[in-house]
Amino acid sequence: MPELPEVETVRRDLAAQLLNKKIKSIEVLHAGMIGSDAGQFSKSLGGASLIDISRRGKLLIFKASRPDLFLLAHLKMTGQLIYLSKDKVSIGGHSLSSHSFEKAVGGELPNKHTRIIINFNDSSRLFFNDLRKFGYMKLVSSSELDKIIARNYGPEPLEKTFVFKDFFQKLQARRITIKAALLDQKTVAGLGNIYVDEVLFASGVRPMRLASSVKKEEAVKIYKNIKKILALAIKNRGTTFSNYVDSSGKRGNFSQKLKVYGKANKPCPNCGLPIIKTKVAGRGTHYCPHCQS
DNA sequence: GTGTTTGTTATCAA
DNA sequence: CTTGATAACAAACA
Repeated sequence: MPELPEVETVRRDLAAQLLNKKIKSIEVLHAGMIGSDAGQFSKSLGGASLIDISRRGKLLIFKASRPDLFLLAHLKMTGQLIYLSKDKVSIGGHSLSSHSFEKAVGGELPNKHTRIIINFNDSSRLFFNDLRKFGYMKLVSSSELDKIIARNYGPEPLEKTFVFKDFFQKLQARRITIKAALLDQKTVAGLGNIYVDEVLFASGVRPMRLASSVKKEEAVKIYKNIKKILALAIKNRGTTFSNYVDSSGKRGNFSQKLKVYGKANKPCPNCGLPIIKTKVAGRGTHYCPHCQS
């Protein structure tokens, strides 16, 4: 499940690799993954290059070298963006440099989950794989992009726009669980199921508590832990739980640092009591009955 | 065949 | 009008 740290890792890696490379061709293997007609999509991007990559929450934003053209990419639950430069393309499937990649992805690309391929002039390729086809790529203008961001996204947790006072006010105004409030991208952008559970554990707050019942001191802890845990997860190149891999096909290291997510019935790292797994906001939810109140 | 996995949106109810 | 709860989406696995 790519959340902010995973998407940010992909963004940084891709920015270091493919910026300003001319797009030779585009292969749309599954038309449902793009908003527009495949021919139009290819025509709009073909011959252009991607000159900047930014991110809003879990949304990747590629700026194209054409006036007023942006390529949006959302990985949703099982999307992968994998970039192979020409020296990493394995010939016959046995080149040394592709070994770790193949181990992580499970074979050569494209595979049966490859939905879109962007071919660059220097023979490098960007593969958009998505087992469950929830993800998408979409071409938009800057005004469309602004609208999408304004409608769907609250502040970026690692930027100055994430202000405690506003955050606390939002929590107080909501009569939903604190978990649901943190999953809402308008409260703060980029948290998903894994990091919400981790943040609430670190903050000592039970996920099923009403958001409006969270005291100021608790909200301070949640606010600080959002920043701390996301930053640490980025440092560790994200969490691989199901099938997330970075743009080189490698797994994230933060998986080893998870304290409650996926730890049902395992001892709490603080007190040793078994971690409880239940359902909150329609999602699998993990917490310690002793350390979180 | 059943239940589970989750990011986001559509849909419905209050 | 707003707010919130839930189903739906799609594919794979236990």
